[in-house]
Amino acid sequence: METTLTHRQKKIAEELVGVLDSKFFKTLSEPVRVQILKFLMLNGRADIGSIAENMPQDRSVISRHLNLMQETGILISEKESRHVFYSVNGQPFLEKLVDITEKINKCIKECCPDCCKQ
Amino acid sequence: METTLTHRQKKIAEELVGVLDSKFFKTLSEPVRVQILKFLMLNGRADIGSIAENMPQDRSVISRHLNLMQETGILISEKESRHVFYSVNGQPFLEKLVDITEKINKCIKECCPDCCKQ
DNA sequence: CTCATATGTGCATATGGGCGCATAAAAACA
DNA sequence: TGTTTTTATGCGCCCATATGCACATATGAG
Repeated sequence: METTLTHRQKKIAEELVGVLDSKFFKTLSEPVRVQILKFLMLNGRADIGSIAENMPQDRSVISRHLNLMQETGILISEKESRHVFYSVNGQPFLEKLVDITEKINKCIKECCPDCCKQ
Repeated sequence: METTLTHRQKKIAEELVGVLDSKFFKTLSEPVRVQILKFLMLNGRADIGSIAENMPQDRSVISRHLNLMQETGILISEKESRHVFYSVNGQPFLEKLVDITEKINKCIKECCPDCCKQ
């Protein structure tokens, strides 16, 4: 134990932990929400009613899932008269994943290069 | 609704759903497990006792977290006499994230290009 | 104003999972 | 064989969250 860690390594690991925020992963860990994501990817912008029609769950349940996904930044919501339309927040969503991937890569390469040697 | 979807688009969306497996995200959505990941990134291979010493949780709790992370493919476990050593399964872990990122990208570009136009 | 439509919210319930204690199991050692 | 060390597991507790119902709210139509 007590291997000497440089400030740089500690900083990189901290950055990784910072980007690995629980809420983002928790949002994607629910199968229903993945199905909603798939639906919006294929059908584009849609309101809550239309989305709920294609899911076995109650409208209110879908409404809550959509709200959560919007809070996480995966979806965008736009209110128009009585309807609330949701759509995939494409670019930011993608950038978030790229960021995570890059930080994991950096951390593996600079903190524990042995990780890849098996 | 009922926009005409090509077989190609449906296939791409299916592939996305396939790679977006809940267990992987659920594993990363627990702060304790992220801390374990950080520890192993910084300190390299370690046995359960050593890891648990650096966490507030009980040894048994850490043991279960480690087992789960190994099942998900994020860690590797190697039994040596009485000890069980864990280490980050670097390359596969990284590849999994790259795969997810690429499939999200592909899906956005080919299924709902409008997603990025806001 | 009244009604229909779309969504939000409070509540009860069920399930899942994190947690730690106590104990079992496995393996090295005397 | 008995003891110590390290890990695994059964159990109960507790909290978070997914779910659906009932109802409240909001907005447009007649």
